[in-house]
Amino acid sequence: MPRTHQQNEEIRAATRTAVVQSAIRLFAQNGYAATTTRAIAREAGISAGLMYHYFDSKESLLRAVFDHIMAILNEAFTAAMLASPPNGQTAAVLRTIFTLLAGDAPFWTLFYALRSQPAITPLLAEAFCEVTDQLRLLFEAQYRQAGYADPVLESYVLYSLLEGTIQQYLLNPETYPLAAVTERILATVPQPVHA
Amino acid sequence: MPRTHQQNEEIRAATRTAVVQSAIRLFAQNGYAATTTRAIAREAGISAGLMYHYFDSKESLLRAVFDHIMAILNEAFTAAMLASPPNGQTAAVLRTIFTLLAGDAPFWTLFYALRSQPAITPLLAEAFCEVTDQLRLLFEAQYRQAGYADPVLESYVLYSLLEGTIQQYLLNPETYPLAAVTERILATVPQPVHA
Amino acid sequence: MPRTHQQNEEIRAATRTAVVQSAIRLFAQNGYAATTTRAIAREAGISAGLMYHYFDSKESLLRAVFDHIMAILNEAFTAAMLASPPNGQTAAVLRTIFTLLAGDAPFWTLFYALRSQPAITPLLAEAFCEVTDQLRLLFEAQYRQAGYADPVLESYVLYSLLEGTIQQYLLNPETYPLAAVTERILATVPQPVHA
Amino acid sequence: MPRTHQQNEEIRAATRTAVVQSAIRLFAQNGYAATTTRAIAREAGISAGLMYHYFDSKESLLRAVFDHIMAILNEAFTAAMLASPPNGQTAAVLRTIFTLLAGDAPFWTLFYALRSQPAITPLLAEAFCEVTDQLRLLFEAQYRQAGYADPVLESYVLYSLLEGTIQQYLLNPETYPLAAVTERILATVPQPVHA
DNA sequence: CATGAATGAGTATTCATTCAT
DNA sequence: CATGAATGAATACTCATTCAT
Repeated sequence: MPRTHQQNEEIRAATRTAVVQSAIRLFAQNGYAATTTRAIAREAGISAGLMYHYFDSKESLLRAVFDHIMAILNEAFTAAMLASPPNGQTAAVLRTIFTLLAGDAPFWTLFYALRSQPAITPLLAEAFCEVTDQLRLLFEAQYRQAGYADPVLESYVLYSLLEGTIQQYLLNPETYPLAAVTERILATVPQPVHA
Repeated sequence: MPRTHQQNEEIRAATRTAVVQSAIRLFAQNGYAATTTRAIAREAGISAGLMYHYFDSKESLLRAVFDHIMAILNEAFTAAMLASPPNGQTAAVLRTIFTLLAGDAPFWTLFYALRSQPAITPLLAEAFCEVTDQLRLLFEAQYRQAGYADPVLESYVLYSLLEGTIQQYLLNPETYPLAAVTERILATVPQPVHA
Repeated sequence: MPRTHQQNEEIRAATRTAVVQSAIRLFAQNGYAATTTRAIAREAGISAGLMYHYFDSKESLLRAVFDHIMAILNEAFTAAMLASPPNGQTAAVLRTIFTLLAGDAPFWTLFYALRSQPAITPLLAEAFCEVTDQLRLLFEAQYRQAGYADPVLESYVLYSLLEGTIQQYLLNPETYPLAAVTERILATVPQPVHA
Repeated sequence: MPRTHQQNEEIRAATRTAVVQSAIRLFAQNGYAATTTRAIAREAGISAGLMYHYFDSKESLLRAVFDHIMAILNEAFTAAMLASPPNGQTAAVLRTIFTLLAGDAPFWTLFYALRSQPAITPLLAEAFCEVTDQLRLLFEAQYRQAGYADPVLESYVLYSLLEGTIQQYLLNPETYPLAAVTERILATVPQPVHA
């Protein structure tokens, strides 16, 4: 008795996800170039050949990994923005990021590793910039709304603070005082206005 | 009649330097794993084989690159510290960094790329941490001297700010307002005491 | 539908054997160092890369070759010993060796080439000595049983005779009077006792 | 003040000898293919390039090594033959060989290693056979003179005995009872006739 | 959907040999 | 005579990818 179409779809989805997850872990750990497709397949529990039923190539898998990352980020940010009061979106997004950060270090390690090496796939570079810019523009808007003298500069500074903190944390997750730094940063941003 | 010892030393030093420079550029651009030894040799203007008169292996070349980076950093920092007034070392070091940064982007790109991937050579990880720690401890000491309530926290925050700014700049050297951000950051650190 | 496990095993066994056979021939002909892995692959009818699905390295292939040789020798000797009457084991083993010798010259050429160069793989040296010693001890035991005055010396002499004959034959298989020498040697050893 | 012609000749001869000696040692130890020209040069105390003032190529050095070996053998054999009484030449030559053997193991190791691998330089194979044949023919002549029934067969057997003994000794110079075996062998050959 | 044997181009590395000095 | 920097072809080995089953 052959599998039903739906069963197949479920298997496909599950396998795809497993492969993407393995790829994230290994790319983050060893870098894209140093990670073999066999290692990804092994970690995902499938054969070397099967990967090519799901992804056309190693690079195509990288794209899928990237899309997965973007989807997670977008989802989280959108949710955070919707749930936050006026002028509180900056704080909400920062909290969201720090929460994600503490929950999945490989994810963020990979995010930054990919971003810092545009040579891997030039196509990714643009998309990364977009996320970054979007975030900074949000900061800028809120600083402007809060009446800061130079909201552009403030947004750059806040963004630097955010990035630097993430990277520091990723280097030393055990010893870095993430919670304290988080509160310290949040204290400097425009505060939510409660009705 | 063979070359004199000194002639040989000069040739060796020049070639070694050329190779290290090429390696820095290419490692920064493509990553360590994706850079071929042939590409480095070509860029340095020598044959593939000659590299192995100067470096035992690709990894050994990476070590040399790393040592070169460390030497430059140490030299710059030492000079900056010596030339700065009491309580002005933080500002001096920050200025030094931002100056180096604007002068040699590939250098810093590589520095961060190497640091973010300890899997390449575990031996490097430790040395990187040392530099980082040293810098943060300097910040901490100066904040303490200046009477800040939580100098440790302040030092972490300043360090994050520094790192984040560097990375932002490296992503978009043309558009990033490095000068303005630099001044903005320097305004927040303990100020030099003039007699 | 993938191949069955058994089909795979058969393919693997056949390919492994082909590679080992090719390696024996080429190692014997050109020596270990002068034989390229590509040449072995070509002779075995497979691609250069496939060899590494079967053997971890060239040295590991050498080990496999060695094990193969040892297995053949052990099997032949055991069979010869079991089938021979009391005090006839020396004669039986010698006959076995001379028979194998005439049947597969590359095999023996390699055996001696490997043995004469312990630098290749020190691990092999020990195993070779064991075979040699075992054989000589058998001779010694039989000479003792047959009442010889100095069985140790006799065994050394017989063993020399054996080795020298093999080597002479291998140098000139066409002209060497192997049969006559064999009979001449057998005439000097302790004779089998028939009931 | 330039060197005189004679001084140059002396230097040349000394260097050539040093290189040949180093080559013998290293070829015997690691085999021809696995020995690098640099290693030979280093062992001989000269630079890599200088070797090519003395030998056209690695193979040409091998030829020189071979010629050196042959010269030593010829000299020793000729001396032994001249000094021996009628029908005592076999014994004299055997004694000479066993004496040389105990004195310079690498020399003989190389001799056999080279001979067992004609692929190295087909040109050598012939010359080796000549030595071998000459020796066996001497044995044959003496056995004939001494009235043996089948002097050809006897000569083959004696030659095997000789070769086997040498090889056994080279494998285990410390434990092999060379002296006893030598006497045992000498006892079986035609004896010198004293007037 | 799934396997893993097979391929071949590509990589780091070695080494005989040349040559400017 | 002597050096050692330099070359480039060759080698062991890896790996993304294909394909028969």
